[in-house]
Amino acid sequence: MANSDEGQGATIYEVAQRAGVSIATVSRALRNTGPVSAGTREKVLRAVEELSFTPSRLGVSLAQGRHAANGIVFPDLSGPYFAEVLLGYEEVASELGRSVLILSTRGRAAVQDLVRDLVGRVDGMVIFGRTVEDAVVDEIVRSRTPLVLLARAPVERADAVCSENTASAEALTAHLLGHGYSTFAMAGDDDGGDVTQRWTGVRRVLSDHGIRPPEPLPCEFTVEGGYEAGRTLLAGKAGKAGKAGRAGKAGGAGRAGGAGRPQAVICADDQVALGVILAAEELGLDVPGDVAVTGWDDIMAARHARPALTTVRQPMRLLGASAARALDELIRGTRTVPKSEILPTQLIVRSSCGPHPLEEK
Amino acid sequence: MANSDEGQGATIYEVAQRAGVSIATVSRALRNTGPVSAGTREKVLRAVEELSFTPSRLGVSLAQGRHAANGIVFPDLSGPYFAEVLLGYEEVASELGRSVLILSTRGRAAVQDLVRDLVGRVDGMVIFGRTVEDAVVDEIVRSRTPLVLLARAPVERADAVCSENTASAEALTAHLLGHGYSTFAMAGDDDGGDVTQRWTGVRRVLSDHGIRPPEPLPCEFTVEGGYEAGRTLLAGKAGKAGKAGRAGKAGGAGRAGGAGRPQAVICADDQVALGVILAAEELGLDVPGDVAVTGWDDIMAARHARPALTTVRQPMRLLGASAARALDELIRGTRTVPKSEILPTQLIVRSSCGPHPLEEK
DNA sequence: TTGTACGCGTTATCAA
DNA sequence: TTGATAACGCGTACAA
Repeated sequence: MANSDEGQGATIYEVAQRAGVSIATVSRALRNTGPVSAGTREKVLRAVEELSFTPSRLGVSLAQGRHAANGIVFPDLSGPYFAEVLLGYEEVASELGRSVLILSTRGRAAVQDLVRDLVGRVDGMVIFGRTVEDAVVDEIVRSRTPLVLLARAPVERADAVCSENTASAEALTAHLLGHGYSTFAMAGDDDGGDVTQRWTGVRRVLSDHGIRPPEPLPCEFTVEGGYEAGRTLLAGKAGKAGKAGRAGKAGGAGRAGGAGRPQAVICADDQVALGVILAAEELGLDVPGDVAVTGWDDIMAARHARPALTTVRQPMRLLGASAARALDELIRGTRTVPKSEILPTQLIVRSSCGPHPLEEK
Repeated sequence: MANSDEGQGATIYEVAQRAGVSIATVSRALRNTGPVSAGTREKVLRAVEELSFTPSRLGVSLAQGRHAANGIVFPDLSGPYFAEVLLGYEEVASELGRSVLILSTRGRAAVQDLVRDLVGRVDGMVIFGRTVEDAVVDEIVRSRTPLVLLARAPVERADAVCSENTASAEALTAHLLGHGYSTFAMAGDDDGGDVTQRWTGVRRVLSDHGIRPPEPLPCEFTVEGGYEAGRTLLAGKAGKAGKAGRAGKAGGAGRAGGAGRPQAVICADDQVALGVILAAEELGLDVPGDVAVTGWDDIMAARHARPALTTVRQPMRLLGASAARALDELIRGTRTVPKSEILPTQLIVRSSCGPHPLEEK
């Protein structure tokens, strides 16, 4: 009866009493932080066992002045991208002995307060993309909380981890030009982060080839969002809004594919691309025969889609893992100068961008 | 200069000193937990502002004896299912003023220790499916840590939340029988949880109609896993292993679709079903013309797949949200008797199971 | 209305 | 080798 009550809240004092020693000795015996005679250790361990004592995390943290926990704030988990990054992060953090606290900002009103609370619970933070305002980032930096920015423009005194965007966007665009396409659309609005960098690369290459870059069509970064965008971009008419209309008129060789329909749709990510392909099929268009489509990320569905998606592979797991490692260095003080890490990406050419002799390994 | 050093570690003592009051008054002023004169409050708030004081979470938690945090342990985040549940959980937990600590068990060796550590950091736990052994669950229950089992068989003195499986599996199977199919395959091994319940329903209905239920073909619950399973199940020959061979021979009217190829493949979840469809296409089989395929969960891709997937909709967000609410009741002591909640599911008939006059709303 | 003092559960310092 | 005791930062009876 008493037995079933044990095992929940034994303190170090009870252990000490039961073992007939002081709490200092118990602590030393458990943490190997000082000399303890064999016999005493034996007694202590027995008492620990009998009481099934586990040191209170709060007590340990308070005394050590550390949480042994990291936080991460991300926008959403819909789609494989954030989930993969989160998994990579949690895995490494766990290896390094740190728990992970999460905060999703999707549809949250008082993000600032939630982030502040989170900061108070951890030894270091990862902030994903543009989930919080610059002011909050500044606040965290000033609080001397180790901070890693993930896929977000670097700031002073914080680490940054992201994957390469602009150069691979240029390579992607050049590849499409190599297919002979001359009219383009971009699906997915600037986000001030990764996507903006991608569009920068696309725009640069198009401009260099005398093609006026189109305005990106805003859409949610989901399959459904891509589907909506696809319906708009690929409809028989030249889009519905003024913006699309003008783009069709002002763009490069705009008449090649019919009334303003682009020959290639460059999508902000794979999910959007999958949505665009669905829309194309529904409109009776062949991909890539009537319109080429490209994605970004190389999620698993990209390989299995029909047609298989030409995309840019992003090391999602590694992004999370790298952030966890960088944060660990910052927390332990192994490194004091901030670093900015850019992970390499890889152009993956499959069939959604058109016929070609190359084969994916 | 001194200014930039402030803002990180001010304690309640410094605030009290600056405001010329005692720490008790500071605490009262901040927490509205006792009478404080207007003037005094003013002084305190100013001092708080100047020092940008934030009460230490550790101090608060230690004094209050609560973490204001929940834990959740799940197997993986690949695929939308777990991610959606996690989002629903985090959202509600956050609304209820609790942080969320996560632990993924995928590929982890010392799960037990990680779970124990987690338990020490939270006021309550959610355990997803069969991520941890029964012994660990027992340990948590005995430690009097409020516990909610998610999609796992209930145990004494812990809550359980899951979605209805068996009845909807029966409905799904009956629907397939209505299409006239008589040879079946099941993709995805028993997991001792949800899937086992689904197979129970399938088996019951098949047996009731004089059809010997097939052995489920084990596979990973991913698109790739489903693809592998599909290649095995739909190959021209009657599978490769003895098991499949026997099933083809012993099953119902096994010759209808060729050398043992089933007329319908019932998949453990949507991802598996998508993989099976890919395999079918690659083998030149038409879905549902040559073989019907069904999934489970109704992830977003199920609606967008071609053919659109007949499946059973599971309220993923709600699963997480309900677990968070149940856990909250347990933690606050609002409810002391355990409850077992079964969320309703819904058969979603689309085109992957064959032609029919019904239309999805 | 305010202040004193204790408790929360550790770790770690310093004497013994 | 061991023990008494001071932090750690806060909440809150209880006394004033």
